[in-house]
Amino acid sequence: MMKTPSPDSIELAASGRLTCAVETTLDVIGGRWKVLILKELLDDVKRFNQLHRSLHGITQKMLTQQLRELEEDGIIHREVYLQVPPKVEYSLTDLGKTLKPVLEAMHHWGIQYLTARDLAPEDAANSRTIGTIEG
Amino acid sequence: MMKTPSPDSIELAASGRLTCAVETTLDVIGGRWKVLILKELLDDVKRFNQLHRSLHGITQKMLTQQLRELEEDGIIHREVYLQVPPKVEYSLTDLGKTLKPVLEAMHHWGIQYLTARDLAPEDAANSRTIGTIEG
DNA sequence: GTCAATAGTTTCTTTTTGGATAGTACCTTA
DNA sequence: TAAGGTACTATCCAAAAAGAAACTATTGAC
Repeated sequence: MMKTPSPDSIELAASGRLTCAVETTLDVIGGRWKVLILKELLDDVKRFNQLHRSLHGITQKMLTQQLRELEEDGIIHREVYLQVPPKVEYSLTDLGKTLKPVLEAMHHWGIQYLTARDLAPEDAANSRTIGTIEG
Repeated sequence: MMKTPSPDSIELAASGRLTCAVETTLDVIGGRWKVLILKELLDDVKRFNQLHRSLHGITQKMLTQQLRELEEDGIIHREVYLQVPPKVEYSLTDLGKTLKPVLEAMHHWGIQYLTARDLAPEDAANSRTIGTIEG
């Protein structure tokens, strides 16, 4: 397994050697829901149903599943309050907070991309899956 | 559809308003193969079979499919040489090159993450899907 | 006794994705 | 004449992911 993560080993990665840590990141935050969940938690702690209401279209099963995976990966913290009705709070861990620059970079590029595509309407018209984004 | 991408609208995104451009990015570079293809093309132009040989385990169908999607999204350029045997070269477009900071951020975080997890071996042991990364 | 609220779990079905395999087209080399 | 290289395309099938809907547990309020 990979070790020796020298500070700016991106050059090595670019040269084709070194395993691809980018995939690791994609593994952790990839998929349809995780970045949206992370976005919700960037500012503050949220409860299960708060998240459920914010993320339009997600099922309880999916939400639970994605939250569990993020928890397993050490990105979020799950705080259970033993009371009735139940109360569970989700928040970012310190590790989770380190994702902010990544999300920012992705957000920035996304905007750049949409802008670039908007300048070329004939291409933007038949772009594939942008429909899933919606405002 | 979203317009008015004010320069650092990440704060707005963090506040929960504004559509999520992060998803757009994930839409374009997400999935199992795209970042690996992009990594291959970061340095130089590559031919179909070069890519096929570099990306262990990918089928021709998948490679073709992913390349077409990246092309549709304006990330890569496909240059066909009318000669026999056929020759097709793939390279990053200018837009594609702007992905570099994103890939770097993701690469950097991936390393950070792996390091953090390695410091906690009991967690690293049962991490879910890191197996797909391999060197 | 039953309703509501919260945070899930379970089951079943559908959709998406991925892979194996074979075929196409063209020319060159043996 | 047959094989080989290149860059695909087409078809079928299996597996994985996602979604819909119903069910569970708990307890205080009515």
